[in-house]
Amino acid sequence: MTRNPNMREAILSAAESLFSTRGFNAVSIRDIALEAGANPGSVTYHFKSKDGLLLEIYKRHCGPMNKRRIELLVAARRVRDVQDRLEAVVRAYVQPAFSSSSDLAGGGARFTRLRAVMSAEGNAVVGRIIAEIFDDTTNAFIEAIEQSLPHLPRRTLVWRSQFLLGALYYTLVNPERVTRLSRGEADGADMAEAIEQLVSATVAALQAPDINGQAAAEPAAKAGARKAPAGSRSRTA
Amino acid sequence: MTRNPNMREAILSAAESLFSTRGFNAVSIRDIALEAGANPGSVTYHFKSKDGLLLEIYKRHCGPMNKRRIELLVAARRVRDVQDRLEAVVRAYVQPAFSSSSDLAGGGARFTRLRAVMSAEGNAVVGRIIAEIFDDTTNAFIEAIEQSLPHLPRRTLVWRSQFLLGALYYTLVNPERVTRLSRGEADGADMAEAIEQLVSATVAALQAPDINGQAAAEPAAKAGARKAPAGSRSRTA
DNA sequence: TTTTCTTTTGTACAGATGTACAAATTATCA
DNA sequence: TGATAATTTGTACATCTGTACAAAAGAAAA
Repeated sequence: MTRNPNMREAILSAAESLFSTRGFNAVSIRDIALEAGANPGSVTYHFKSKDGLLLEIYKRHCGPMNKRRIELLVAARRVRDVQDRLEAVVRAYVQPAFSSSSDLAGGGARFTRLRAVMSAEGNAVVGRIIAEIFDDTTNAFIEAIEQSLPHLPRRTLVWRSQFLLGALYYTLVNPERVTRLSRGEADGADMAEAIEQLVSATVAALQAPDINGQAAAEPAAKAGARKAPAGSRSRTA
Repeated sequence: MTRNPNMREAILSAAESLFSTRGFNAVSIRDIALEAGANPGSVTYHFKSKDGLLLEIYKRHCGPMNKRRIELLVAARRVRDVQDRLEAVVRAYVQPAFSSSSDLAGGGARFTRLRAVMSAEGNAVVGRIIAEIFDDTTNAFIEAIEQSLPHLPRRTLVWRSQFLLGALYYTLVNPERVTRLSRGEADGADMAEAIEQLVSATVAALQAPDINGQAAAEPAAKAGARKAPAGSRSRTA
């Protein structure tokens, strides 16, 4: 058989594909080797260990993705209209998670799905990376959102950013659910629609009044001050 | 050692705890037995196999949880005020996922976290259950929401229900992130606050105009018809 | 008590797993 | 070309995995 000139890449890609759908523990090095058309020994040769392979996948994607995010964030911050700016900021966060600008096979969606799965599995190797690499970028976004919605406390924005990331992850992990529940009206794997739906829903969620009974988000949206949530922090009975 | 009169329960509880934090594949039957203070053989005696154990966990929780959801939904549908009704419907969906009314140890949050982890791992055993058991309940909620927001297409409501579930899951899977990013201002493990934040954000998201450039959700919210999302379905550049 | 049923224990086994390593193969460059 | 380095292969090993099953222990009923 002719030798694959980029076996390293093939292994990375195969591992990414398998990890992102089955999780870390359910995939063996032999599975990866088979998928990549490589010998199992070749995997440990290139990446030392299974953990090392996972680490390399992160190293490969984190840089380009967060770089792209910051680029888009800088551009978004320059948008004049308050409403448009907020939307642009959210889009700058979401878009690179779905399609990476880099030419890495599989695009950004596969890597984001992998991150979702790893986070659910509580993967130890990944735990540290997340806090070290991603929190900086996330903070930059929260600050940008804070600028558009200065009346909202940071804690509320953090909660809503949490919901955004959860929605993002779950959409990539379980797109069939959208297709199924919409009875074919929508396709959960349609990334373009996913982005638009996610951005518009998130912008609205961010603009909601604070749970402590604060006025609406922006002067333009005259939703009127609403009462505190009925039965706040107690059962609904 | 004195014999545990409810070893079956102890095993179920231990398995639930371990599966919900480490995932299905990373936990061995021996791990579960150790945690439960049981003999490994005892696990297969009670539940036949590892899959059988997982199945039993689902059987245990699905009924009570969805029963409670439907109870709360029925009550929510009777709320007169449109805004309050929508909020009550969302709360009826969210609340039982956090704290089960049944007296099963660990409450509903642990089981919901388990569901989140299983969904991320793409667990085959669970795959069928989800579609069979949960879709009915979810459809009932979507229809209730449709009634409050009749101008929105079903596909959009499905997308937003997807985001709700994702936000819910991720909050239970990764609460530390909220604590970390808010710099101690908020506690991600505070389920009461999680519910309030999630409900208020979701209600706002549901009321957002449709992505195809439709008017705002309800007459009371005079946000004014907004333009279609800038650069819809294309890159933000 | 004795008998019968239920539960727990301990052991065993076939297969899979991560990893190490020497040998074989292929590429690179003098 | 030949020499050196980089990669791939095949095999081996200790450990862990799910599961089966017989023996032991305990509970329940006679």
